[in-house]
Amino acid sequence: MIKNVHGNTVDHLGEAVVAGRYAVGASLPPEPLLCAELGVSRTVVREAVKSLVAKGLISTGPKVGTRVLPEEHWNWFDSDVVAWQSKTGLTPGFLRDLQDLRRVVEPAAMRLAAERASAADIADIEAAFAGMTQAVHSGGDYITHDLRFHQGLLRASGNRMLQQMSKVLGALLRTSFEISTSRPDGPRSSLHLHRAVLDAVIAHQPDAAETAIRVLIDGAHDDIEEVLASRRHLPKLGKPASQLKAA
Amino acid sequence: MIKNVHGNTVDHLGEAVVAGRYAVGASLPPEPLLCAELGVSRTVVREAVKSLVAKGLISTGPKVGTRVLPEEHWNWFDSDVVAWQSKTGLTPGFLRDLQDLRRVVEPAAMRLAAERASAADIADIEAAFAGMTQAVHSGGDYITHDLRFHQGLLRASGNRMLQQMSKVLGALLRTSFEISTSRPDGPRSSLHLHRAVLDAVIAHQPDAAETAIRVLIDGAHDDIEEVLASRRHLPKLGKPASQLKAA
DNA sequence: AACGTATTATCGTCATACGATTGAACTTGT
DNA sequence: ACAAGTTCAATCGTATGACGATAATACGTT
Repeated sequence: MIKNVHGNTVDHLGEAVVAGRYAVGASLPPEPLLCAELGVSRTVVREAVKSLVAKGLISTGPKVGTRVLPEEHWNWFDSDVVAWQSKTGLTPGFLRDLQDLRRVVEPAAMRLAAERASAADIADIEAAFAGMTQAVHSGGDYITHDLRFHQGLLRASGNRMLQQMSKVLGALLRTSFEISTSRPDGPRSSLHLHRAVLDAVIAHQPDAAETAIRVLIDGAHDDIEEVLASRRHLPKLGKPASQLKAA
Repeated sequence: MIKNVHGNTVDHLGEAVVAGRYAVGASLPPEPLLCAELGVSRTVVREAVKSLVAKGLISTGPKVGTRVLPEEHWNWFDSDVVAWQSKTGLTPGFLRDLQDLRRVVEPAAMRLAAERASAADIADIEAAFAGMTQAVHSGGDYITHDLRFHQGLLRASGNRMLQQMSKVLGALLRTSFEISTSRPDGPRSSLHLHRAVLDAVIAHQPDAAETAIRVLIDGAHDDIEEVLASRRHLPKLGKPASQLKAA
C-alpha cells in the first residue's frame, strides 16, 4: 500500500486539512513537530507542505507558521483535493455544488461533443459503454467504465477546461452510482439512457445529445436529493468528520 | 520585484514549461544543472519542482528525470498556470476554449446569482461597478474593477466550483478588455450592459440576468473573434513563444 | 540475436547549520 | 497606567553534503 514517503505525507496532510482537522485560519504544528508525528525528515515535510500550498490549501510564512486558507482558495478541480474530500465524506453542500456544476457543464459539453467528436473519441466511448454493458450482464466493475464513458464524452467536447471537470464530476458519479446500486435494477435501467447520449453524439445531433444527458442527469439528481432529504439530520454523507483541533 | 527565491524559481520553471520551452514528454535538465542555471540551491529547485508536480505540469522519477506531462494533465484552473500561459501568449485555441467555457458558465451562474445573491454579495458587486464607472469617467484602473465585478457575480452564485472559474475567466476578460480599449468608447459602451446584469440580479430575475450576460458575452466574443480572424496567420496572440528545445 | 545481469545517472530522503522574517514580549517615557 | 519604540525569539527559508532507491542503458553470456 505504501508507495513513497512524499506521496504518503502529502496525502496525510492534505486529508487532514480537507477533513477540517485544523480550523481555517489556524496553524498546523511547526515543521519539527510534523516531522516527529509522521516520522519523516524535514525535507519531506517541507516538500509536502509546498505541494499543498500549490493546491491552494495552505499558506506559509516565517513565524506565522503554515495556516489553513479559507475554502474559496482551495483548488476544487485538483483531483487530490477532491479525493481527500471524498474520503472524509461528501457534505450535502459539496454534493449540491457538484450537481449544479454537472447540470451546467454536461449538457453544454454534450452539444460540443456532438459537433466535434472524432472517430477516436467515439471508439473510446464505445469501449467504455461495452464495459458498462458487460458489467451489468456478467457482473464486473461498472463504475470504472461509467467514469470512462463520461470522461470520454467530456474529452470529445474538445475543450481542455471542460475535460478537466471529469476529475471532480467523477466524485459525483461515484456517489450517484453507490446510491443507484442500493436499488434493484439501478445500473441496468440507466444503460439505455447512456446509449441514447452516445447515439446522439455519433449522429452529430446536439439537441438530441443535450436532452438525452438531461434525462440521465435528472435521474441521478433525484436519487441524490432523495438520499440527502432522508438524511437531513446527519451532518455528513460519508465517514464522520474528525474532531476539530486548533493549534 | 523579487520577493523570495522559491516563488521566483517556481515562476521561472512553470513559465518555461507552459511556454513549451521543453517539449511534452521531454526531460528538464537534471537538478544540479537547474541549480546552476538559476543560481539557487538544490533545496529550492526540488521544492519548486514539487510545486509544479502538484499543479500537474510535470512528473518526476529516479533516473527518468522530470518530464513534461501532456497538457490534459495540466491544471487549467490553477491561477499560476493561467498566469504563465497568459504571459507567454494566449493561443487562439486557448482563447476559444475560454470563450466556450464562459458561454457555458456565466449565463448559468447569473441565474443562480439572481436566485441566491446575498446583500453582502450585491454590495461587493455594486462597489466594483462604482469603480468601473469612476474609471471610465475620471480615468483609472478599469480592468481591476471589471474583474472584481465578474468575480463577485460568480461568488454570488454560491457555488465554489463556479467561483473558482473566475481565476481562468479573468484571463479572457483581460484580453477582451485590451481589445476593447483599442477601440474608442470601448469600456464606456459596455458599462450599461454590466449595469443591466447587476440590476437583474438585484431584482432576482434569473431570465433577465441570463439574457443580459449573454449580450455582454456576445459582444466580447465578437471582438475576440474579429481579432483572431485578422491575425489568423500569426501563431500566437501575445508575446512570441521561445524556441523549442528538447533535453 | 536474445536474454539476463551489471552499471550508472538521477531523483528520493536524511541530517545539520545558519539566515530572514515577523509576531510577541519587554522596556521606557510620559 | 498607557502608549510607543525596541528587543527578543519562534518559525520558516535557504544552503550544503551525504547516501539510498530506482530504472534506463550497456554489457556480457548463452
